[in-house]
Amino acid sequence: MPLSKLIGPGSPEEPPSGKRERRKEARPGELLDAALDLFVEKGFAATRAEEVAARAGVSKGTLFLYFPSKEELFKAVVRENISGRFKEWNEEFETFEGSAADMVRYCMKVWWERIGATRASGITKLMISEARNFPELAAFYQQEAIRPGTQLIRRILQRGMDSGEFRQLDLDYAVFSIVAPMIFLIMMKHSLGPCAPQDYPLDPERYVQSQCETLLIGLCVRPDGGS
Amino acid sequence: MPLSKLIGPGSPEEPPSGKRERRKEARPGELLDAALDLFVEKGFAATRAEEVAARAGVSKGTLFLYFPSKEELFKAVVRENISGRFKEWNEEFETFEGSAADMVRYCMKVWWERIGATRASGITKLMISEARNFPELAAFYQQEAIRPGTQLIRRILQRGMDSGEFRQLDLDYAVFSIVAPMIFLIMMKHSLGPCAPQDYPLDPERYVQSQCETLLIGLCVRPDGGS
Amino acid sequence: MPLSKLIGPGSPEEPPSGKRERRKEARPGELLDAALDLFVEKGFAATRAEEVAARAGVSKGTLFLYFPSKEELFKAVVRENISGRFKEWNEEFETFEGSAADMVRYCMKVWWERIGATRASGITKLMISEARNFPELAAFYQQEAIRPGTQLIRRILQRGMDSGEFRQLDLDYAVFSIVAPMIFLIMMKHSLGPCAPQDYPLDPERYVQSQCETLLIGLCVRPDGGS
Amino acid sequence: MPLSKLIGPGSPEEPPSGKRERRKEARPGELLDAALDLFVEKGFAATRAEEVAARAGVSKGTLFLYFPSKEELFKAVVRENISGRFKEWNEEFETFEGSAADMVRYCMKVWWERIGATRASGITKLMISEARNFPELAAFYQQEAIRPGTQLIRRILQRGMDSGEFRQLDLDYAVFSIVAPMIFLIMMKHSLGPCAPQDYPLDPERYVQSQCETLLIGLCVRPDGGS
DNA sequence: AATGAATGAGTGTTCATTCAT
DNA sequence: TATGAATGAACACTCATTCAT
Repeated sequence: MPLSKLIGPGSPEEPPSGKRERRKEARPGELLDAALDLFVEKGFAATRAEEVAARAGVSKGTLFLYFPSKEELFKAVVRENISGRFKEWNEEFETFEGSAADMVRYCMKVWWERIGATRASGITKLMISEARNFPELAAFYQQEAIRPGTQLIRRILQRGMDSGEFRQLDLDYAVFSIVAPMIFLIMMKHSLGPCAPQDYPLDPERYVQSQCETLLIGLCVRPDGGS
Repeated sequence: MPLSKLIGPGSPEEPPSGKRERRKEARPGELLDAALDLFVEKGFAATRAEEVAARAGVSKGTLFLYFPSKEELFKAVVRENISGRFKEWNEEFETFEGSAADMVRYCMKVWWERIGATRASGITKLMISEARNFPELAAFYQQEAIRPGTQLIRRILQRGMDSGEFRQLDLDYAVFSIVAPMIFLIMMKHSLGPCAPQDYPLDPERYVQSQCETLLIGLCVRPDGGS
Repeated sequence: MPLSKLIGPGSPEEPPSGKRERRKEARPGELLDAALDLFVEKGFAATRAEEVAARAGVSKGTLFLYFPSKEELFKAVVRENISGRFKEWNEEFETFEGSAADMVRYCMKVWWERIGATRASGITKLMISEARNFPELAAFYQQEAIRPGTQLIRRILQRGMDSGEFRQLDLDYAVFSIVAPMIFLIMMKHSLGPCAPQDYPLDPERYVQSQCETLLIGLCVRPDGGS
Repeated sequence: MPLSKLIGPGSPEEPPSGKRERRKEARPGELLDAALDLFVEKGFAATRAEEVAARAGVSKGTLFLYFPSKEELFKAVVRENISGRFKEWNEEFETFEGSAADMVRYCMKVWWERIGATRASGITKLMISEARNFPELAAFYQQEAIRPGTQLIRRILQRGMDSGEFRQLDLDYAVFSIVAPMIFLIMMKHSLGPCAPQDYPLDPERYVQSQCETLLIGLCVRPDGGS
């Protein structure tokens, strides 16, 4: 099965009472949603404010009612979609019961499910594409998303090394063994993938699993020995 | 080492007599150079034609003397920098003497040296960032650069499997074990890297080597056995 | 007089409430008016879009809010001012009571009053000057304005021949006996006339009458009978 | 026959010896020729200097070697093609033997042959189309071409009135009975004619003759009497 | 004299942003 | 609050004109 939309077009959970009120309260979110899609698809510069507004179902003027400028809209899109879930995730891993290898498996699987397969993955594409145009934002992203993620992975690897599961690794480089395949998958999903569908009929789950297994063999002291 | 400098900053054979003439012949190249840098740095839309001209040391009008439009300039930049060197590389690998593992090591090392470390890596960043805005060009890139590269890697892996060095792999997915870390490195070099230098003090050579070794352990039947 | 003011500077029925709104509805018309004047005066290529906007009292951007390009503005100007009034005119002539000579007199007089003396005459000047640059538009003009006009005149002449008033004429050429002096008058009004006022102190009414009378003598079997 | 083809598509009389030299001397003329064609076809503003040069077979730079600016080129084109031949023509008519009606016939026939049918007619089209953009030039044209022409026609008509051939005419208006059909023919030839060939399959000679005869009936005291 | 590469002011067009309604 | 008409700065692209060769 080829890879496809595991995502859904936005979850309108819990609509408030009145119609107007709901829309009013939902406006910023709808705009951010629309903006995320368009920024990911066309980049910041090539996305027109009017198009964002249109896709959100409001007028151009309304957009500027909620965001003082296109640039602020962009920043809001990024900030909104980084949402520090790392505390939560950290706890998840603190209480994780299982081997370090399972943690790596779980980490990559969850990364795909919660980030890669969702609209949130657009942020990764966006930041990597636009980093040079938004250095402050890139720094913010680095600090809020990448650093915590890196720390999480380092802890996992450290744990594996401590427990004797993994061989001695240079963590500064080893983290990228997990990061690179995930980032690559996400970038492809949003750039060349849609342009050359025949060349990327990848099943993301199988991709993740495949990368994961090869990686684990590479990390473990005795890949198939142990037990 | 049978291989040598295939690249080089353009062969300046026979510079024409007059000052004007020499400059004239160099113009397209200078413009493409300047354009590559700027497109990589700021993206297509955010790069101003005049800036490209200025960086090439000419006026705005001169740019349009050589390229009929900004879009054609972009396409020329991409085309110019893809230049199928794959035939050459394929031959290099056909005559390669050594294990499949050495081929993988050599492949990634050379990828970094000839692409990653050079301005050519900008094209990769560019295409991944702008693919959605230039679908035809992305298709061209896919066909001229990615497909040959993928084939080359598939052959290497197949050879390793045939020789019993590597375990049985699903090639459709295994190629990305080599591709992903290289693409990741290149993307970082051109996007987040320059924005958060303190977070990426990576030594590319060590990165490549690290990824390579972990990967090879993951690929080989007996990671620490043969060879 | 069965005929009355068929022309008029547009019916301003029901001006909308707000200032903005009223202006908005009037914009296209104001722009077309300004554009007609300038195109007639300077030609298409030499007329700057900004000048058209300025004359209409709006900014350059507003012009492109209503017309997607300068060329479309030009086409709109022409189309707007051709407005097939020929059905109406044909009816007028069907029910005309009087001699064929009177019809010719009436025809030329009315031509001047309704076209020549009004801004509509600018379109004639414009089309003749710019035909080569707008072949499709010229064809449209030919079909919508010239062909019907020619047909009308042919019918008049035919009627005169049928009634024995006019001598036997080759209609293909005779129509120009009426057309040429009118077109000439209109061209002069818009080109050399304003440049050499001392040479064209012509009273258009007297011009039309003079041409008309000489022409009628030339057309009639026996202009005024014996003597 | 004292008069003969005085005009011709450029008189290359006395080509100098060497090829280069001839071309050198011919350059301005070739440029004026090319410019006339293009100005007539596209108007002043829409004609590009480079195109003129290309049609004349020289480079853009050479054009500005002979004419300091595009505007001066235009003026030169007009001046060159007006060439006061009126003194000559006046003499022709002074010594003309025949009736005033014959003079009118001869005048219109010759007008067509020497102006209308030749490239010189382009100047008429040009001046009428561009008069508003070149008021000084229009004044010059008025003085050098139109006024003498008008005078010539006035004299012819006056002679007819003096001899009793023509009825008493208001000369200020009567001249246009001759001028209008000729100008009309020339304008059509250069504007709508080429755009709607199916609507103008006119035989110019028959047109002139037709207009001429109708006109003469209108002018003469006894249209169907004499002759 | 002739060339054509180079220039840069000028123009059409876009689009983020404002503001009267 | 929401609208969308209006704005004008910005940019791609053109082309008359210059000038080194």
